[in-house]
Amino acid sequence: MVERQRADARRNYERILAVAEEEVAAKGADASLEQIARVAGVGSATVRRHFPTRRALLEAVSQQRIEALCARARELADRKSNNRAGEGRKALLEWLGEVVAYCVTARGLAAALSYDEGHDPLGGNSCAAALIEAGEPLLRSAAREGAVAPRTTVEDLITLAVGLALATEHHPEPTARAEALLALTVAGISPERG
Amino acid sequence: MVERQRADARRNYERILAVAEEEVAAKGADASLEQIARVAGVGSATVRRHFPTRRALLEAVSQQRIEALCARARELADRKSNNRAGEGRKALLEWLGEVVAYCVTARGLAAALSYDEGHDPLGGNSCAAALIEAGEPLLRSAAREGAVAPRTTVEDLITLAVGLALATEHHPEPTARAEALLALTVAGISPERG
DNA sequence: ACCTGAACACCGTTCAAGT
DNA sequence: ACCTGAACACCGTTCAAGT
Repeated sequence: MVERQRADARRNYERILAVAEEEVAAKGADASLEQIARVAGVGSATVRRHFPTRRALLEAVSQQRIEALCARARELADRKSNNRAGEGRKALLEWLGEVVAYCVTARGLAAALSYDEGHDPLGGNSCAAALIEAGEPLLRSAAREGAVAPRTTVEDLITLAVGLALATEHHPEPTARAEALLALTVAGISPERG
Repeated sequence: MVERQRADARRNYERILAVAEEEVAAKGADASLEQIARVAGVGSATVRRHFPTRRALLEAVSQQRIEALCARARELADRKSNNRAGEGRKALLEWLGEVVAYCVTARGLAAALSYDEGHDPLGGNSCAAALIEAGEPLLRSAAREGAVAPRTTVEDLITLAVGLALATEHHPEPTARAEALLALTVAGISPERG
């Protein structure tokens, strides 16, 4: 769908995306689209053509990080070759920690990963979909060890990560706060004692 | 601080608050302050005098629900008179469930309870402070039973509740989703097996 | 096919002028 | 002491006119 694009359109797309990355990094998910257009030297209507919704822009801006997290998931899934007990759990939790850290650090990412009520038949957004797919093997390994409840989904984990990022956004030390809360969530506020 | 107020100022305050409740219920935390002023029949500058920040308005709008949750906490804390084992845990979790349900249902409440980076010496906002104080006895009872980790704070629980509400805001069935995720959080994603 | 520029309706902030 | 009205700078959306 990027094929056969006119050179100037392509150029504009790249420029807008580059500016958007800076603006979102500076101002967060609410960065001004108008400002982005201004700095990129295009009309706001042009921004809108390339990115019809704010969310589309945020997803594009976040794409590299999401790909990095997907790659990391695959890496961790492969690495557990030695099959020691508890290795699957460890890998899953390490990945989840990185997802949370990214969501807290990379402004706009949590918003891009938030559930989108768009009428997408699968009920998810394409952006989170890749991450969910990449995390699946990690979750399954951990579940096979009995380390996570059988009905847990990767989407649950992502939603929790997004929630932690959003809730700690205005704290003085968001990363530390989010990590502490993740630890609490992993261990359970009050797990059944068997 | 509400004493010796001129009658018209008092009337305006009440009107603005009443309108704000409707608008926030309809549009959420991002409701238009201008629109609220219009419906209330006052200038936007008047709204600003009574509620200097959006947050102040959201806190005022949420006050009744917060008081209800505080009352509920006291009620649950008193009720566990029969001191049966696990009673403290049960009370805490029931309350936490209600906090989450309120945050999901009552638009603007999650925003009002979010951490405020204002230079408030205690590091919290006055709105959440009441809720934290009210929840303290419940948490302590549960902790005394060994049902929650000793270093857990009520603020942790509130922040988690806010996070769940924010993360599920755009889901088709926010309440069900938030409840499911709360259950997962209470049980733990992957508790240590002792 | 793609872009621009302008018009539109909206927003929150600020302040001088009123009573 | 409190309010109003207006001015300001900003926002996102839309569309007719350009190349």
